[in-house]
Formats: sequence, C-alpha cells, structure tokens
Amino acid sequence: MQRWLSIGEFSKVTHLPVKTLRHYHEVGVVVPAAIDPASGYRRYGTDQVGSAHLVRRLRNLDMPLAEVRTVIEAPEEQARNRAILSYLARMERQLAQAQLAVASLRALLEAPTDSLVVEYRLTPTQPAVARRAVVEGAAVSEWCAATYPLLYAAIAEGGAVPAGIGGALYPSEFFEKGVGEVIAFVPTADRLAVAEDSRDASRHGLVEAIDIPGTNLAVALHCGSFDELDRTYGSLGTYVAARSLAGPGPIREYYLVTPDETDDPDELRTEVAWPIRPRSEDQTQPNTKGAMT
Amino acid sequence: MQRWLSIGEFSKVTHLPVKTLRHYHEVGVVVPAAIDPASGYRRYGTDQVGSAHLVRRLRNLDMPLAEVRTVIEAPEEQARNRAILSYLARMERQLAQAQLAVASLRALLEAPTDSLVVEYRLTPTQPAVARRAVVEGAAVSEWCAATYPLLYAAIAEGGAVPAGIGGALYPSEFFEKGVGEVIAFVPTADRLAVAEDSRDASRHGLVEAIDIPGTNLAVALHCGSFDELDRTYGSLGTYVAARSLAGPGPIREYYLVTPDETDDPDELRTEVAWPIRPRSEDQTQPNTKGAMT
DNA sequence: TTGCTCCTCACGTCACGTGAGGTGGC
DNA sequence: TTGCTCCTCACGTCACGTGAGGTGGC
Repeated sequence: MQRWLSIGEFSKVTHLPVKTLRHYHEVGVVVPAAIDPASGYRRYGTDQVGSAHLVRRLRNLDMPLAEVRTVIEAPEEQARNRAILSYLARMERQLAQAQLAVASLRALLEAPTDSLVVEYRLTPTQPAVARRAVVEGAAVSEWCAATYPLLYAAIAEGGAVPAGIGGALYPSEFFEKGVGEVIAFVPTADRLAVAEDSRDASRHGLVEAIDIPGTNLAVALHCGSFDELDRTYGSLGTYVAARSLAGPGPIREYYLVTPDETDDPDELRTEVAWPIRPRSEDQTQPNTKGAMT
Repeated sequence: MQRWLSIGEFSKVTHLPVKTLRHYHEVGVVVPAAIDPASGYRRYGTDQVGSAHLVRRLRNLDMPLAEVRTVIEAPEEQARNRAILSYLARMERQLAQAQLAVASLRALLEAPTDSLVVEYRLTPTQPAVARRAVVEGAAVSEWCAATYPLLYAAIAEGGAVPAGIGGALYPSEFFEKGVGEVIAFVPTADRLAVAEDSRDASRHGLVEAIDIPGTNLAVALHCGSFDELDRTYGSLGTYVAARSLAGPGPIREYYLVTPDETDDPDELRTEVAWPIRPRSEDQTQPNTKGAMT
C-alpha cells in the first residue's frame, strides 16, 4: 500500500514545479525519500507532502531557502513553530513597511517640493550618553526605537536629566555602502559616570558616555515620516553641494518630535544637519538663516 | 552656481548605495549627466535627485528595474503617473496576497488534516462554453474570476441556461511547469451556436463551444480558500497514487460555491477531480464512495 | 605628499528557469 | 515499439554585493 510518488506526481500534489523540486533536492530542502539506483528517478514518500506544503507557504512569504531548511529540519515541533511564528511577525512588520512605501510613493507624486529653509549652526562639543551599532539602512528606525529608551534609562539611572534633543550620527559610509556604524545619543549636562558601569555590565545594550564633537552644520527641518527623509536630504545636500560648503564628519539627525510623542507621521519633526566647513562669518555670527525656494 | 554632484554626494542625497548607483548607470536607469573624460568620474546633476528618489521608492516596492526604466523614461508625466498608479494597484493586490499567505500558513499549522472522502464518478461527455489561456499558477484565481462572467454572459446571449456546475481543466504541465493552458468551462444542455460568433467577434475574451470529454474521476470536496487547495490535492493525489489509480487527462476543479456567492473564504466549496483509469466496477456502479481517515 | 574618493573588472549570490542531449518505464 | 517521463549537465537571469588592483583630486 505504501507507494512512492514520482517527481511529476509529487509536483501535482504539492503544487511545486518539477524544476523547483529538483532544486530543493540539490540544496537539501526537500530530499526525496529514495533514489532509484538504476534510473536515478527520485521517489518521494507520501509523508513528505505535508512538509513540502509548508515549504511552499514559507517560500510564498519569501523566507530564504536556508532558513526554510533549518525550520523543516527542526527536530521538535515546538522549536519549528516558534521559528515560523517569529518569521510571521517579521513578515507582518514587512507588510506594514510595504504599505508605508506605497504611501511614500503616493506622497512623492502628489506633494510639491517644499521651499527649503537652511539654518547655519555652530554646535559646541557636548557630553552625551550614546549607543553605537553597525546598522543597515532599512533597519535604522527600528534600531533607534529600541535605543532611545535605553539612553533615557541610563540618564535617569545616573540621577541626571537630558540636556538637549536626542540625535544620531550617520557616517558617509552608512549611505554609500547602505550599512555603517550609527551612533545614537542624548546630550547630558556633564559626562555621566554611571554609563561606564552599564558598559561593563552588558555588551548588548552597551551604553557609553562620550563627547559629541562640535562642528559647523547646515540644518533643515524635515516634517513628516522618516520614509520621506530622503527628500530633505536631497534638498539640503543639493543646497550644500551647490555652494561647495561640505565639510568633514557624519551627517546628523536631531529628533524634535519622535514616534514616541505622536502617532501621526505628519507630526514628526526631524532636523537634518549637514556638516559644513567653517566660514569666517560663522565665527562672529554663529546663527544665520538662509532661505531658498 | 550649477554644480555637479560626485557619486558619493549623490549617494547621500538619494540614500542609494554607491554600488547600486554604478549598477543603475550600467543598466541605464539613472545615468549620470556627465562623465569626466580624464578621470572617468561620474557627475550627477542636481535635477537628477528627484528621479533617483522615485527609483528608490519603486525598487522598495520591488518593481523590476526594466519597468522602472520605462517609467522614468516616459516623456509625459501623465503616462508616467498612470504607469506608477497601475503598479501601485498591483502592489496593493500583492500585499493582500501576502496577508492571505500568512493566514494560509497559520491555518496549515493549526488545522488538523481532515478526513478525506473520495467519490468515484464517471462523467459523460458534455457540451460547454469555455475559455482557454496559458496561465501562471499564481494568476489563476484572478483569471477565473474574469472568465466566468464572460461564460455566463455568452450562455445568456445564446438564449440558454447553464446545465451544470462550472469548472476548469488543469493539465499536468500546469503544475509541473508552474504554467500551462487552463480551460474554464460552464456546461450547457446543447452545443451553443452563438459562441462561434463571439469567437469571431473578439480574440481577447475568446469564448468557444467545446465538448468536455467524459472520464473516470476520483473526486474530493475542498472546503475553504483556494490558497488551501494544495492540501486537498495532497490528500487526494496521495490516495490515488497509493492505489495506482491514476489515469490520463487533466485534473479538474468544479466550483460549487464561488467567491461570487460568498465573501467568507471558509464557505467556498470546490471539488477536486483526479482522472483515474476505468475499472470494471465503475461500468456497473458508476457512483461509488470510499472513505479514508 | 598623504589619504580619501573614485574607477574598472571579474566573480559571487540567491532561487530558480532554460534548453540540450540523453535514458528509463509502461 | 512509441511516446512520455525522467535524468544530468551547463548556462542564463535578476539586482546587486564583494573584493582586487589601481588612479585621480584636494
């Protein structure tokens, strides 16, 4: 009664194309129960159908094949289901992402280019608590959302209060390679000692006390979702480049109104700060405003 | 005042990695305004920033680069926006698809394998109106949704009424290659003459009058979403293979309760009919029932 | 002059898809 | 015996990513 299924039969009962099944065999995701030694024909067991259905669903959700393999090789059903459910959670976040991307595209098509107001600013060197990590472009808002609570907690633990707006440093590499070391920080009045403890305590949520170096900045205010930030980068970066103002150092963002404070993306306020080389005027008049339409 | 942007600067204002920009140059999606003849350095114009932003958003939505290129090369803004909006509509359908895939995976993990009731059936050759097309696996439900209204319209136009449940024929190739010629049909009492007219009238919604050949079938009822159909295929196909019953001809589906009749996917009813070779019992007792758990 | 930015070229990756050319099973 | 199914290579595709090795600009 126990019969094998040929690759064609298995294809029909799993809805996986034959070429795909051969590929899955090659990479070890769905391995036939037996191979006919004479003909080389693949023979699939009826008990492999359920597993193949699972593979098809996971691939429909774009789970990488390597990950699919570890899921279906998981010995206990518990671990397997946990892996799948965590991937589902990731997927659902990604779906929300895609919907934001659609909204962002709509916005780009409809919204006119805003007039740009650029402020020149000379920031002093400032102590801060900070956390750094090598982050991918797409993951940065998630990482920030996880980081700032840690920073505020570290400040509170140190018996201090924030001395300014929280921000982050993005090196050129972050944009040019799509991944780089990002430093999120919250300014403090003085160098915090407590932060050194938490540095030793845990390598994961590693919070440090550092100095954010002073520099000359060209600053523009971005109103709206982080997904739209490239537009302000475009306007400000073009403005800076057209005037040959660019200086060394990472680009900064200051988060004036954060997702913690509002649920409406339109109410978010972010300053984009482009490093510029010092100019003689800046020495005497550190806060100048220039406008462009 | 008009200045060029180097690839690094352009990368920062567009949030596109340098390697990606070079690739886009190579394939002609974002071509630098000028190339320094001495150094080979790419020079981007400030007016290219907006277009690059658009490219980034379209790629975030996984639009193929070739299509992105035609969009940004579209001379009139009208045509461009139409192309984008139609892609957005496609995307939103795909997002809905992905959410269904998540639901389908959840269902697979939670639902137990139902007991399978297999009915043997000998269908006579039957006249029908039909429409055929080479369809991809993923597009089939959409194609069917567009097709059945045409078929019912053709029957009404011919002054006839449907003589049975609508269905479709799926050749092995459809599953084994992932694409194949599908024939959707609605039975009629007699061969419809009018269908010949509509055949001449339009090559698009080409509706034909054909005979659906009689055959022996093993039939199982599928309750629920089309996305879950593979499970019934798995049970029924395994059942047929284990008993070496398989015969020639396409697999059929009969749509007893369709999405037109209910909005709840759980209420959908589809018969999956596997062609089997004739058996002596079937000659005398065409309708037998077998049950399996 | 040093270090940084930029260049090309060739190859790798991921998940298949596409023939070509040939053999086994009913 | 014929036609169908199945086999294995080898190469193609898509959208980049990854070095290697080298040069130009401030």
